[in-house]
This record gives sequence, C-alpha cells and structure tokens, in this order.
Amino acid sequence: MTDEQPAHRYTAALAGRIERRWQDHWEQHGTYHAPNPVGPLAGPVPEDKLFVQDMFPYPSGAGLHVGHPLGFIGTDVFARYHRMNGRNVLHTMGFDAFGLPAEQYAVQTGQHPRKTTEDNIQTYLRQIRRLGLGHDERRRISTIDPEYYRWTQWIFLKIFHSWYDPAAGKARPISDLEAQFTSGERATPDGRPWAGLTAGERQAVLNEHRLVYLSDAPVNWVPGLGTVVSNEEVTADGRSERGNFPVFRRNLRQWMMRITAYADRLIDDLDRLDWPDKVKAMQRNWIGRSHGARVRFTVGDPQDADVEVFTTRPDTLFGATYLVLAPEHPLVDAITAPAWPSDVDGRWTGGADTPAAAVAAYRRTASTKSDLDRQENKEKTGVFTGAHATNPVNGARIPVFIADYVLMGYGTGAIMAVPGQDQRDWDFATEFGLPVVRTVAPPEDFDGEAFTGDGPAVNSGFLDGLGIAEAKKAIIAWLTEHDHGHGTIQYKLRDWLFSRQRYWGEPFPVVYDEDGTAIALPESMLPVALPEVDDYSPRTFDPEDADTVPSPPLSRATDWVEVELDLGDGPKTYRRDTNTMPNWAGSCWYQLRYVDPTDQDRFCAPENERYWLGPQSPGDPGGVDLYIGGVEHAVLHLLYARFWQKVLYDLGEVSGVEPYRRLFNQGYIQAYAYTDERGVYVNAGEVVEEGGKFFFDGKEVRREYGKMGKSLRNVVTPDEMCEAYGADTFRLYEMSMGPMEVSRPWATKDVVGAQRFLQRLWRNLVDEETGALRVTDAEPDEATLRLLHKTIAGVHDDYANLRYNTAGAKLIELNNHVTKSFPDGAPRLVAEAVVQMLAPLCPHVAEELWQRLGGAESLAHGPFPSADERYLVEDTVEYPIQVNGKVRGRVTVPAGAGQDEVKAAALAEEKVAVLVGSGAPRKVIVVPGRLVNIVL
RNA sequence: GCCCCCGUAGCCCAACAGGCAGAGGCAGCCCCCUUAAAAGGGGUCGAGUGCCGGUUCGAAUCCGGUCGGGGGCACCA
Repeated sequence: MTDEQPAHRYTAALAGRIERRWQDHWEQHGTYHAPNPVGPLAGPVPEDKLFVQDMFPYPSGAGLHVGHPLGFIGTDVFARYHRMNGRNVLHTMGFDAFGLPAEQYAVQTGQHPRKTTEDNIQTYLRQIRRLGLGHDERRRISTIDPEYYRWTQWIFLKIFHSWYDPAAGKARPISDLEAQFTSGERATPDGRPWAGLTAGERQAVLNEHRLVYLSDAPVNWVPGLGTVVSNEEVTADGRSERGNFPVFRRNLRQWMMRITAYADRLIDDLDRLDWPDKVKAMQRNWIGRSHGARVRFTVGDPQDADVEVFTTRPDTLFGATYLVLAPEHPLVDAITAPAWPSDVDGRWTGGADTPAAAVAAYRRTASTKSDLDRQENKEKTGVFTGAHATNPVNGARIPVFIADYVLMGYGTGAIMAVPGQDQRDWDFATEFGLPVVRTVAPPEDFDGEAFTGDGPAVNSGFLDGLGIAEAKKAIIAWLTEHDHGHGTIQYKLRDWLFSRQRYWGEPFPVVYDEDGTAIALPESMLPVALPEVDDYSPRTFDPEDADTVPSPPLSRATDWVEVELDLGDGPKTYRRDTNTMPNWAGSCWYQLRYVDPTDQDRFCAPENERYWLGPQSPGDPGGVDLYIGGVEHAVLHLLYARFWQKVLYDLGEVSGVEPYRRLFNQGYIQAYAYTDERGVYVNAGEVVEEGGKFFFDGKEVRREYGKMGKSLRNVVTPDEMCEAYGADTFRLYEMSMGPMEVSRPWATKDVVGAQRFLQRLWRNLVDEETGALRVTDAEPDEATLRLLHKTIAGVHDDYANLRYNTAGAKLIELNNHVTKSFPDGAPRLVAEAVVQMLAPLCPHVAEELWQRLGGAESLAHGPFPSADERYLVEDTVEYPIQVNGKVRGRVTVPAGAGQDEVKAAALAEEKVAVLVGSGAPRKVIVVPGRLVNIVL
C-alpha cells in the first residue's frame, strides 16, 4: 500500500530518514555544545545564558516508555526556543546509576551491576538520541564513573571537615573550631583545657560538631533489603519506600549528616525559590518547624527527677492536669513509684500489682506494636507510673503516665497534657477519668470537646484575658525568669542517615585505626574505588525478622578492607569503612558537574559555576534556570541537594545558596489497563472498544486507569512511536496532549493528528510527487500577515511559558490558513516563519525544510521570527452587544472609536434597537476593545 | 481527620487580570480522491462549563456550600 503513496509524502519512513540524517549532522557538528567561560570546554560565551536540566534519570533495565520522555522533550523545547533566540543554552543529561534498583536488577540477571548499568545506559542513550534531544553530549556524566564519584567523596570530606557555627549561622571548617578550643575561646565540654585532652578525646569532642558524624542512635533497619534507610525513605505506614518491607527501629552505628543544622535556612530560603507551592509546602511540612517552649516539671515524692516537656502551647500550662512520657523515655524507671497509692484508680494500673509491673507490661505490649498498628489504632492506652509531678506555674500535683501516643522521637519524648485544648489529651483524659481545665474560653456556642481556637485565657492566673499569642509571650517570659523553662523551636526533621549496607554505591573515604577511630582519608587518596567483588549481592533477611544485623557486601572483600596506608605517622594497617553512600549522594551536586564535566582539578571551576549557576541579581539564590521532573522527589533529592548546596556555599565553594532556582513538575502520562474475568491483565494494545464496553479476543474486559508498566501489559514505547510516526510527530503529540503539568492518559490513536499536521505543512512547502519546493514569491495578503504576526507573538509567549500545547495549536491554525489561501504553495515569507516556529517542537523536519528553503546553517541557533507590531493592531473592532448580559447583536467600528461612538453604534444596531425600544436604557457599559453591555 | 489541586462537547484539551464558551487534536457525520482502502484531501456536527447559592451591568473565571476525582500529611505535643 505504501508504494501507492506519493514518493515525497512526509511518511514515517521519510521522517525516519530525515531524523537520522539530522541527528548525525548535529552530532558531527557539535551543534548543541555550549561553551564555558574557562577550562577544557571554554569558548566565546554570550552574557545571556540558560541552564535547563532534567531530573537525573536512573537507567532502568526495562527501557523507556512514552511517559519518561515527557519532561525531557519539555526541557528540550524550552532549550531550543531560547537557543534559537540567541542564548547560550546548557542542556544535557547524565545518569544516576548507583543504588538499590541497579543492584537488584544485576542480582536478578546474574550479572555484575557495572555491566548491567553500563548496558542500560547505552540502551537509554540510543532511545533518547532517537528523540532528537539537543544535548551537549560532551557533558554526559555518570555517578558510577570514578572520575565522578571522586568528587562526591571529596564533597563528603568537605562536609566531614566542617561544623555548623550557630553564632555565624553557617558551616565553617572544623579547624576553626579546633582553634577556638586551643585558644580557650571555647570551653571544652568538661571544662578541662584542650591541651589536657588526649588525642582521642579531642576527636570525640570535634566529632560532636561535625556535619557528618557516626551515631549510635536508632535507625531504620530493613531486613528485607538488608540495609538501613533514611527517614525520608520510610513511608507513612512504616514501610520502606523501595520494596515495601517492614522497617524496624534499631540502634546501629551509622553515618549521619547534620541536615538539622540547616532546618531554618532550608525553610526560609523556600521563599526565594520559583517552585510549585505544593513542593514548598511538602518541604515545610517535612522540616516541621514549630515554635513553643520547654518546661521543666519536678517529678517524685519527694523530688526525684526533672522531666522536661516540649509544648507549642505554653499558654495552656495552667490547664496541664497530667504528664505523659513515651514508654521508652529514659527517666521512666527512675520515677516509677514502688507501690500504688492506696486510692489509685483501677483504670490506671493496667491490672498490675505494682507500678513497675504495670510499666514493664505496658512497654512489652508497646514494643510489639509496629508503627502501623500505633497509627491505625488511635485508642488511647497507657499506665500510671505511680509518680506525681508539680506544675511549676501553680504548684498543682499531677499524675505522670506513660502512653504510646507520645513518641520518643519528637520533642523531649514527654508532654504536659492539656485536655481542655488538645483533642488527643482530651481522649486520654476521658479514658482515664482525668480532670479537664479549660484555659482558653471557647465561644458561647462551642459544643466540641478540646477547644483549639483562639480566645481569652481563663483559669490561668496572671494570663487571664490574654489571647493565645500574648499569653505565650507572657508565660515564656515567666518560665525563663523563674528558671522553669524557655522558649524554643522544634523540628520534625531528623539528621540524614547516610550509610547503606549495599555494594553498588560510593565507598566512604574513611578508614578506622586499631581503636576504631574513624579517620578521613586525604584528598590525594581519592577516589576510593569500589572494589571488584565476586559476590556483590547484599545479605537480606526475613523481612519480619527485626533481630537481624546488617552485613555489608564490602565487608566480605577482605583484601580491600584491610589496607596499609601512611597517613602521616608511618605505614599502618587500617580497616576501610564497608558501607556505601545512599544513591541520593550523586544527585546532590550533579548540576555542578554538568557545568564542568571534565575538570581534573576541581569538581567545578568557580568561573564556570558563577556563569551558569551563580546569582543573577542581588537577592537571587542562584541555581539551575529551569529544572523539570516529577513531584516524587519533593522531599528526598530536592531537600538533600539544597542541603549540600548550602554547605558548599558556606565553605565558599559555590556562589549560590540554592541549586535549583526554578522547579517545574511535569504531569505523568498514564494509561488504561484491562483485566479479564480472572483478573489477569491482557494486552492493552489489542483491546477494542464497542459501545462504551471493552473487548479482548471477543470477551469483555474490565478497564482500569493508572500507571504504564510491564506487569499491566499496557506499555507503549517511544521506539514504537518513532517507528510508526517519526520522532517529530511523537514529540509534537506529547507536547500537544495538554499543559506540561497535567497528567493525562496516553492515546495512541490520537497520535495521527500530529502526523497529519506535519504532512499538511510539508505538503504546503514540498511537492509530494516530485519533491520540488512549492514555495512562491507571492506577497502574502493583509489577512495572512495579520494572522502570521499574531501567531508569532502568541507562539513566543507560549514557548516562554511552557504552553506547548497552545503553541502547537496556533501553528496548526496558521498552517490551515496557508492550506486554504495558497493552494499553489506557501509564500516564502510565511513558509520560513512557520518552519522557524516549528523548530523547537519538531527540530528534524524543521531543519530539513529550512535547508530546502535555502538555509545554509542549522536552525538550532536561529533565526526565530519576531512579530511586527504593525500587524497586531486592528483597524476595526467588532463589538458584541449584550442586552442584559446576553449577546444580541454586533457592530464593527474603527479601532480608534471613542466610547460614545461605540455606544451610539451599538444602540443603532437594528436587533438591539428593537429590544431597547423607545425608552432610554438604564445603563450602557462600554468595555474598550471588548464589548458593549446595555442594561434595560 | 487536616491541608492542597482539579471537574468545559463522546475523549484529550483552549478561553491572559470577570467581558462573544472553542484555538487545536481524536472520534462521529457528509463530500472528494480511489477498482478499493486510509495513517490522503475538503467540509461539518457537537457542551453553556459537576451541582446549589451569592457578588456583579456581566461569572468557566471571584466568594460560600455541596458532590465527584487526584495528591500530600497524619497521635509531631
């Protein structure tokens, strides 16, 4: 059938030939090479630059489906548009190739992860090359390349050798801290002079301050993965984000990064970013800053201990009728009374004979509950410790409980319970028969339980009558003055757990001496290469078995682990750290390496960093000009990368405080999937629709909507689309489906619309039978010029604002006009402009047509047409005339007509005149250039 | 439970800062080309904007409520 088609029709086959030709051309000519100010990639640089970046892809073994390139094409169109308009555009793509998925894929396929990962990268590169993305391929990087991770390790060392100086509000070299201790400017923790401490003691003191430190705190242990993971990688229901395995809290010695030191700056600088509000909100929420106070309660009869609580509502202190400690709270044993008071409430004892027995039993039950159980079951439980505390503000004697609704991990692990103003406390108080004292007067008509709204303080002594805000101030001043507490800020954010017990990651540039002291390796020993091992598979465990311990694969590489080094005091034997970094490490700084991918001496030359990523104006945080990716990294990658950027900024290594100035979340391409009567997925490509029902192989199937994936049997690949329609058609279709940020269903049957448009456009310029150019030297008429310039103006605006769907529509509209008005071929003037405007969306066919039109050079660097104002202003305006808000007629008046003129013309219009009748209208509204509304 | 976003022709989507509901594509229908067909050409049909109420001369657009869909957070003191 194809042999019947005209020889020069723009078919998939022709598109394919054109596309391959131009892809080769671009590669050979380095069309998308963006010059740097200095270094190996230096060249003449225009002042006006643009750095566009896609979120670091992981080269999956499954290859791409049509959803993946959506963002890549989006950035490419934006980059091409700006490149055509004269800017120096940096756009490239590398690979985030370390990490669990790569390792799991390798284990599955029985091949070394380096092999599978590198193969996958090749597949990926082949797939994205076919899409015609204008990448500077000199800047391809991969996190698994030792020349890349050498600098990841280098940054780790920088962070390790730093501490956060709260006084300066920034990170400083640890040597500054050491100098402060040496000079006595800063006292040692126990007051001894610095010189009096042993070397080990000094290191221990410094380690307390480092931004990277080893910690024995409880961490998230995932036996099913054989590794620990960070808080950010644990889902709300207490399972691992990857693999969905149970997560257990265990004390393990692990590397942590002190991201909490940056909590305030990470929140405050969000205001300086051009990011979706949703993502900002998620980060604010994750960091969870809350202002409140710490209050000390004396516990015991007589005084045994001070229990400190954190509260965001210190103003309600007079209403605290009991205290609650987390079951794991370290003071519980100390305060638990030897016996119940004689009049103890039966509900408080848990049926035990002594408080100690009750506490032990309660702790046992609590520890067997998973986080999920705790969350799902919001019934309040707890037991009385037999102890009482004294409310510092009024001397009231209040009982102390333990209950699992108080979490050890937040605040101080202890609360003052104010049932009158807190629903959780209300629920507990109701369950246990505890008194309620309202300290904020609810409105008259309030019929709820705890009242959390604002109102005047009551039952609160010197606070009475004050609103919440003033009462907080007053009570904090009182607590401070009487040494019962102080105002404070609390964060939900925890330090970042930075080690993994996996093979496929960056090794730590750290060794341990015979005492087990961690020693950072000197820069000269970087990179610490990942050793080749036979058995790289992680030791995983029964996912439910909490009592297992991690066993890093690197610990089995004994001849790598034991190493003889001269670290200053002669050759000695050390043990290497056998953990690897989390896969987030590589993506924390990759934009810096894109800027200077081949620099041997530094992770990025400062001149290049300033040019591409530096602040552009006072107050500008700096960063990538447009960063496109999915919303799923809102608090993982994006938070970690911001943290590293800030540390590097504090240390003077980079000029901007933020890595990504503007963030844009593209939507997802989703797809229908179909299941048969057994619930088994059937090949979605073979399902047919009939009368609103769906059939596969003649049998009705059920339709569901969601992701595209192998197991759902609904994957459509860009390769298939390029084969069947060509890459330009595919690009155009993806960009036409809707606005970039909206998720939408994939519909292969709709792709033909994009292809028809390109065929029509091609036909307007090229004779389908002979291949000859069909462009004429005819002067376009006025109407065509008006439409042309209106289109140019609109398309500029659309491209600049990522509205590619409407840009495409405007080009179709213009082309339709050309088809109708110029059956003998397009006027050259119009043809050239159309081709130029098409180029960002469909670069191959645009290059081809441009060349046929006589363009000597690639269209990649322009020209791009600009609109002539002359054709944008109309000489006449058609006004719709509304009568009481309904359109009843229309008049055409000169564009310069005054309001009175328009009004007169409107009233004279015959249909309107009939409606208005003889009486005068009550009101006539003339909206200049828009419409007339007559109110009767 | 709390917070955020979205509901416009059969489907995907336009409509800038309240001013004529339709730019574009798919499907449908008609016609042309064709022995025939369509991934060809030309044309055409099609919703009053989820629902209720308010503000306004005028509401898809602003406000309140409600229903439906999607997302985030969730015993964080």
